[in-house]
Amino acid sequence: MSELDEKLVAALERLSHVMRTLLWEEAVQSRLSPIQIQTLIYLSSHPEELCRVGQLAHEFGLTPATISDAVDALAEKGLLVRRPWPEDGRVLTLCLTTEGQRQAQRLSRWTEALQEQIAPFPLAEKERALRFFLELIERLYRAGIITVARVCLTCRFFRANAHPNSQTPHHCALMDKPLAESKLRVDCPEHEAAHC
Amino acid sequence: MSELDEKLVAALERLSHVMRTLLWEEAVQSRLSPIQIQTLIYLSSHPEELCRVGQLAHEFGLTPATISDAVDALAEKGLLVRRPWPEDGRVLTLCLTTEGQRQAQRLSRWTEALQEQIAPFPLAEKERALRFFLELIERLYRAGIITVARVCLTCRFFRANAHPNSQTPHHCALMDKPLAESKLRVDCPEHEAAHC
DNA sequence: CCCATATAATTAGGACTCCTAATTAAATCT
DNA sequence: AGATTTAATTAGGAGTCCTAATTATATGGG
Repeated sequence: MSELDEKLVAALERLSHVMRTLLWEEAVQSRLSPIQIQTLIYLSSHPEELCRVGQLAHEFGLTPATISDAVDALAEKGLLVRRPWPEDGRVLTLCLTTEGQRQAQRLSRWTEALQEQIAPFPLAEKERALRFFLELIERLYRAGIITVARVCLTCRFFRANAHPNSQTPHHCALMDKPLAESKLRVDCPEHEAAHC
Repeated sequence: MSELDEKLVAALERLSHVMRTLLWEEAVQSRLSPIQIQTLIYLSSHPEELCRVGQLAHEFGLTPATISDAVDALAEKGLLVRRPWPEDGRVLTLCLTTEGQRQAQRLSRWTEALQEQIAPFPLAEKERALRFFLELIERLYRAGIITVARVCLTCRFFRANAHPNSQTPHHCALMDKPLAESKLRVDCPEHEAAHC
């Protein structure tokens, strides 16, 4: 437990606070709650079978009750509809309406201010930082602190360093394509957990 | 606005979520609210003149009303007292009681699980990551997205690269001491903003 | 086939978060 | 001295997030 580790944690705390603030500002502007915003964005970027109250709760680390509330609010605003799922009568999938998709599109830019400050860093530094983040997320996942990873490093289709000494050293067995360090995913929709 | 930037933001979002979760877990265990926990920790690590409702609000990006509520709760639990400030009759400083200090000590470990996962990284990688974080915080501060920085890079006492090619290239004019890259601070109590 | 159990989602009720607006009191400006 | 600014609190309201209870569907064993 070095001083350096403490500083890294403190820095992450700061950045975490920045994100909360940005999300809150977006919430005020758009007259949606933070959780409603995140729900819309999630729904617009995941396949229908993953768009369910229970799944959202699992992803966000909240209870189904909390998500159900937010979904209610979004349904009342006409941004999504609940649709029965043929394969299981207990399940309702959450589908964005056209207006919901339009909003989600706009909302997905809530991190823009942060992204603008990240953009000017040199490419090599950003790649190293991303690698650090991905490895950290992997560790947190394996330690059980995160329940959903969806990063390449924990995916059963991932082959680390399959093409050594190349610009694209890694490989995704699902897409059957070599991957550059900077192409490693943070939230892959096709991710399937390696059962290790 | 590259894909890489988006991934970095997404990764930060993930990590931000981890912090919220850890804080929430600590809150449940300790029967204090997240904001109460952060208040206690802040009070235990800052000088009395910075321990005021308005200052806390500024640091945390909340309204004084919100902080006042949390302070009320902490005062009722006997963890702090409000003390009149001789130099300004409107001001009340917030002082931890003995029990408050004891609790703050314990609570300051709420990030331990994250720190444990950071610890095993190679030193050089951690130093690079810290540098990246500090520069990002600096940029966010200069862009007005963060209102309080307290990192060396934005301090009027900081002399970047004053001792080139040394193990301790930077210099703090307040302590009058050379600083290694890994000694750069994230939340220095003596920090004074450079007026640039 | 049917009953017990498990799972998906919702509802109800409560503590806490966080805001805006209004109030009280002290400091500062003119 | 009177007007304005600043520090803090209070009151009231929308939203977060929980636990516990409820409804409905799926699944597995006798």
